[in-house]
Amino acid sequence: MTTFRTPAGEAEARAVQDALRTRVVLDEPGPAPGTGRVTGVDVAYDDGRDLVVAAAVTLDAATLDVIAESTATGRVSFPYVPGLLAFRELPAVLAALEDLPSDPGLVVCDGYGRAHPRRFGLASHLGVLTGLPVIGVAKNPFTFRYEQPGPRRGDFTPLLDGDEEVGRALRTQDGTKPVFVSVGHRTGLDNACAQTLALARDFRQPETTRRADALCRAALREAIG
DNA sequence: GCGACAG
DNA sequence: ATCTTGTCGC
Repeated sequence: MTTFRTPAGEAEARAVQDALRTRVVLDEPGPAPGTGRVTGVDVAYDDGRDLVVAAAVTLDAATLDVIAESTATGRVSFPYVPGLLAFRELPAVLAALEDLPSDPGLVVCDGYGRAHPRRFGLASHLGVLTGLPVIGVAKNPFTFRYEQPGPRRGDFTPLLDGDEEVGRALRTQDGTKPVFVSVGHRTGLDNACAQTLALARDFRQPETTRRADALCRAALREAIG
């Protein structure tokens, strides 16, 4: 069981990120695409009712069939602040992950890992706390710069913070907007992109994210009525 | 100081 | 993230 302490404020949250970033492991390639299990996590909110619901959905990486799923409901404990998303999402996400009956395998989350002002986005934070291999697949480029990748599935360009490649803009389907892939923990960038392509076989977003998104939304509606 | 800014 | 109808396209 992983414990999580919510920081008292933004300054403390940034200090936590600076302290934990030294524990990120970047020299492992990560699991091969199409093998083992892969788990998507996502969160839905109702700020008015102070409600947060996280979902974790585990798929067979070869078939993309659902193997297991879980949800966790909680209270909103941190506001949305760009750069501090992890503190808002992690408590519920950790609870959902811990409720899974089997090993999650590779974890895919909405948002960034290394592509972060302090190189410690949600995917990196989740990886350090759980020890699991994690990648981040975001729908927006945040503050980073990139050139438009080619039009075909698989085309990509570097996502840049200055002249440092912190992730990639990756086209997962012909003629759709790219997604933004970055390494979280215990995974390489080439492999993170290969994993993303394997999971985004039929749609722009990885199947893991689509399943987790649908599940946490349904669970939130259920919790409201 | 102002704007931009993963979800 | 979330508030939200119809509508264009495969």
